[in-house]
Amino acid sequence: MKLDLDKIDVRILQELQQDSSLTNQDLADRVGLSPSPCLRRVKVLEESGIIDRKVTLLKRSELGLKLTAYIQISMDRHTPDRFSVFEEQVNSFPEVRTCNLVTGQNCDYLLEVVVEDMEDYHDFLLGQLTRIPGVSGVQSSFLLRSVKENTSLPLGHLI
Amino acid sequence: MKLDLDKIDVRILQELQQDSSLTNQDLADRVGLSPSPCLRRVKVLEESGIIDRKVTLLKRSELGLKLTAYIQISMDRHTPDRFSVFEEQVNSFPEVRTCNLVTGQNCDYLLEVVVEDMEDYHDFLLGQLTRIPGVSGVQSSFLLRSVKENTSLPLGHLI
DNA sequence: GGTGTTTTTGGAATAAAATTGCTCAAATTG
DNA sequence: CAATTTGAGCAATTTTATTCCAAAAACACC
Repeated sequence: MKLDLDKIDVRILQELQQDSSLTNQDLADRVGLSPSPCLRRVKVLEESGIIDRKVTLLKRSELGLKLTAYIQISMDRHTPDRFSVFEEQVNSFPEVRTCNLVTGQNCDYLLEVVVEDMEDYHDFLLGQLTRIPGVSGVQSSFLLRSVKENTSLPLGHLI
Repeated sequence: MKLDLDKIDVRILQELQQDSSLTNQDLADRVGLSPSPCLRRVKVLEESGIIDRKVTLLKRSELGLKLTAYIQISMDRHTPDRFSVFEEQVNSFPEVRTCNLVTGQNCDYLLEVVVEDMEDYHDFLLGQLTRIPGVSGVQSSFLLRSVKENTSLPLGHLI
């Protein structure tokens, strides 16, 4: 479903990307509409499939999750079976926030993993991740400081 | 502010992480409470600082954003000035969704960048990113397939 | 340039949901 | 075992979302 979005639609999407808890009233004010046409546009956007879902983001520091790791994983063989087993396992681990299959000579998968501390990470790595058949190379980087943490997608190209 | 969360609190957080558009009524049903104590707990959680913010996630495919790149960046010198200039620039680029300073011998920053296509990526890389003073090494990987895209944090350690 | 048509908006009325206050029950503590 | 604290449920109030209809704006065609 291809929508043609005007400036107001894009502004609505930008506002909602930043804060989904806005009331329709507030959203309408920000984009310069009255509540009823604003709500109508939001509904159209939701039904069009552009909007995926709304989520609540928690603060890891408040939850005692002090270690975030970025892991590059290489597989020994690039067979469908290797991949599907790995992906099924990864999906079952709550510590894994994201897992992406990527191009590149160095690795096959990029993972973001969140745990309490280095001990937990050690346990996760040796007890879970490297146990999955086919995992041949693992290289970890650890988050020192988050510079930009943005869930928004760029929309400038639409206008 | 250190909260001690019980099972119900954790279940509330888990539900809200998945879907922040739940009505209080629905949320109450899912965690086995009546609406008013449920709402009261949500308010306490919001005021405690555990909840960061609520956002709307959009579908990149529907927006014509067909290329996601993961970039490893190395800096020539590790001086505060180099870092602050780089981070300021990166924050101003809408294409950059995340930027994290990490440990590791290979690189200093990990970035996730979303653009329309390879041509835009080329323009971004040569026109914006590598123009920043101090950027000495850039290595790109491109998303082939997203295996797990989860904004939820693990909460299992709380109970 | 005017006129009819379509689309979009704004405002009021209605419905739904959140929010608050109160009472009761259960658990905890002295 | 009684007193206190904590949480649950119910009902009333307020806020917010939703719907409907008339008016305005944009558009196309003559």
